[in-house]
Amino acid sequence: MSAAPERRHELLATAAEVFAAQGYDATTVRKIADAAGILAGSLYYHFDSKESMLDEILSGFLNELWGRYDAVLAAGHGPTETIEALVTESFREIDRHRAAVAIYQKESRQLREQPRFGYLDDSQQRFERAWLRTLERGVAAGVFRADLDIRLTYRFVRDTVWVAASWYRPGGQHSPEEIARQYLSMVLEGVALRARHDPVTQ
Amino acid sequence: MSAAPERRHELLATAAEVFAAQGYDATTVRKIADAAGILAGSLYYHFDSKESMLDEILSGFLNELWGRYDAVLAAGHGPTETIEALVTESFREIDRHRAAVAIYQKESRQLREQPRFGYLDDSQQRFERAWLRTLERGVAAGVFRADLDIRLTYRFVRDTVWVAASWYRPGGQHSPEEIARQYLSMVLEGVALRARHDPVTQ
Amino acid sequence: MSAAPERRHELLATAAEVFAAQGYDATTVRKIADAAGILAGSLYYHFDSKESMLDEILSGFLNELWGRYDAVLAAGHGPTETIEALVTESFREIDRHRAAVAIYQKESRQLREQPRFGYLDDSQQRFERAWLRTLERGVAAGVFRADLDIRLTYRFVRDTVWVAASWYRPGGQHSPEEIARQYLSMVLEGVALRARHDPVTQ
Amino acid sequence: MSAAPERRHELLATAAEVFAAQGYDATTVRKIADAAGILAGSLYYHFDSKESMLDEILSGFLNELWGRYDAVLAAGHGPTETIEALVTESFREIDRHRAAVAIYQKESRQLREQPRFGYLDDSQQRFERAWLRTLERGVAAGVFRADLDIRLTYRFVRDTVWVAASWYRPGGQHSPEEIARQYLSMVLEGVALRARHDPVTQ
DNA sequence: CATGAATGAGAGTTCATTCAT
DNA sequence: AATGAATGAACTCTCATTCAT
Repeated sequence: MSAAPERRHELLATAAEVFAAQGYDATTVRKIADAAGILAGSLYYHFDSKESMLDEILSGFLNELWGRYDAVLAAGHGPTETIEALVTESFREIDRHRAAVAIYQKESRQLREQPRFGYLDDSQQRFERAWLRTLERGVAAGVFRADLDIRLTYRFVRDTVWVAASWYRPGGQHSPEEIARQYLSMVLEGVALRARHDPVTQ
Repeated sequence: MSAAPERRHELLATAAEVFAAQGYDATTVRKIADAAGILAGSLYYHFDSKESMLDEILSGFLNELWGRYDAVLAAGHGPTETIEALVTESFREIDRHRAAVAIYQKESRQLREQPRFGYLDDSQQRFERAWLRTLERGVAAGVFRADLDIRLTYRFVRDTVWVAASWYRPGGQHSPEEIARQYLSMVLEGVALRARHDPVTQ
Repeated sequence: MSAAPERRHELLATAAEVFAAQGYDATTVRKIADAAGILAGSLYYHFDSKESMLDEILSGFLNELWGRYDAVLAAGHGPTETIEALVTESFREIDRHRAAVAIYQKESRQLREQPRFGYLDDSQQRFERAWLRTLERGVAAGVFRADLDIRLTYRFVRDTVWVAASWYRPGGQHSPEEIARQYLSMVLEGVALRARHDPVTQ
Repeated sequence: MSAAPERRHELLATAAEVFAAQGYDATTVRKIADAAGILAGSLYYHFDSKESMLDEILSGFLNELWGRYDAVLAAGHGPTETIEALVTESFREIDRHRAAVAIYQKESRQLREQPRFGYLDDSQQRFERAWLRTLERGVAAGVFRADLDIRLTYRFVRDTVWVAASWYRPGGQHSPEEIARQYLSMVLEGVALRARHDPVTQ
């Protein structure tokens, strides 16, 4: 039932690609098997079920992501640097595991309700706490605006980053770091020209 | 096949609610019928198929949306006002047809590929052209930043607005206009404090 | 439930047309209703069921047919004249009730097995007896060949006549009597030229 | 989708039997599966659809039939011998594939209208041309009567042969060759005793 | 007489999953 | 490791029929 871990990995990558392209429900195990060049039944030598493939893809992605996030959060940066680092790590993760991120984006709301995928909720809540705390620190430190509803701000930043997974294509003209830089610039400083606000400082 | 338009409307609203909550694929016609208090087969007196319900929901939403957008675009506003109006209309539409917007957000990428839903593509392209043109006018007029990749900016604003449909609940603490105002403020002016704009505090 | 007999008749004629064109199973009551310009449910004011329409069509046809056949059989003709009269009446019936005959041809084998349509079997057996007796009389009288299996001959003649309902179109270039004449000529005298049978002309 | 050809063959034979006995429309895939001793869904491992089973049955039958017909037509026989050979091959085919022939007889008129079954039309037309040409040759050669409408004659012979599939049971008291012989005798020489036509030759 | 809306049974089909080989 | 064949539950959809209006 387990077998060589490399084969699992290949099959999982294939499955993730198909899930991301067609949606989890619309993906039949036969499509995955076709893409892998084997028959549908043969997948069950490697995995318990279609759902367990999804599980492995998502938990693998979240484990890796939290490894990076935890490093950032433990580094003791100031709020702006923390946010910059979190956003940059997020875009890097999108670059590395685009399929998994796209699946997460699309399916997590439904999945969350099943006990098996309860960890999606946990992750979501840790994520929210980390962001809210960082934003609050930024407001307290006078580097973020105080006039905004902080939950709205959180959602704004969160969505803004992750939705990118739905259109991002690795190997495109912008590196993840470059995209992160521009996104951060928009998020932090806005799209409007600042010049007119303070011509003197320019 | 057509029948009294009121009943259709009720059933369509019910279907939209279920589609939005569970996803189109995961929604069985039985669930829709249960939610409407009739039997699954009875839906087929009113509609040709599950797909045609989806079609009617999405095209109805887009038609209404474009009615508003066209009015805004024809009004001859400057770029900032145009963007403010478009964003505000978008949040109003989310308020009025949350379910339809959520379905659109979640399913349109897959649907687009079917000929029947080709209008989703058309709409998407009109949308993109309208935004890009407005952003370019703003850059030319010196009210928007010129240092950003304009397509990135477009995606940023577009996603930022529509993803809200996934968490927005009508009748919540913020009116659509209030949410639009805060989103616009974040998008245009950024999340960072403009402290440096105030020469005194520097 | 009964109502004006003329309306029944119209509807029955419409139903027969559709049954003949599409087959009984493939005909939905909705198609019949469409052809009659009313809604499907409305047919049930006139008839108990789809099956009872079929029943009325077939029994009406057989009653009329047997009225003619009985007259022929009671007339005391010789075997050749009897066969000529039966075949001619058959083609006349095809001319008058083409749809009913076509339905009978196509559906009676299956229908026969249901108790409700047991009369199809009875009719079939009376038919067979009448034909076999006439053929036997002809053999005995020395006007029909004695070297043929009489049941094969019966089937040959029977099929030969009734299958015509599947291609016959009333108002075509041949009258039913003309078609009967030619069929009889083929059946009785054969397709081969008799010339060679006459040693003198050889 | 294709699988071991033997299993397909068995299942196809089973399906043909049921189609012939109950009619295509009245045959449910569950009935076929029951007859084959498997579950309905399992049929879809071997075939795409109920319709594709029908298709395979009919096209298989026509392919085989035309193999024989073409051999006959290419042999350069005279008209009488050609007709004798065609009729004999037809009865042999009825003997070999009774179910397929019965299905063809009953369903082809409706099926013909669907593009997928257009080959039924093609076959029908080739068949008609071959027969008409042979009959014309016979008339020209003075072996067939010239006083008959040749299309009527064609239909007469055609129907006469194929309808036999509806009552023929393989393994009965007459071999296909014997049935062919008697049919040919009736068709060519008629049912009436020739004696009276030419008393001198007796 | 006819409509409009619904019922409920059953149709063809799909699909995750199992298992002997 | 993989195949080939099957299972069984669920799905979308159809249709004869009912009935209040």
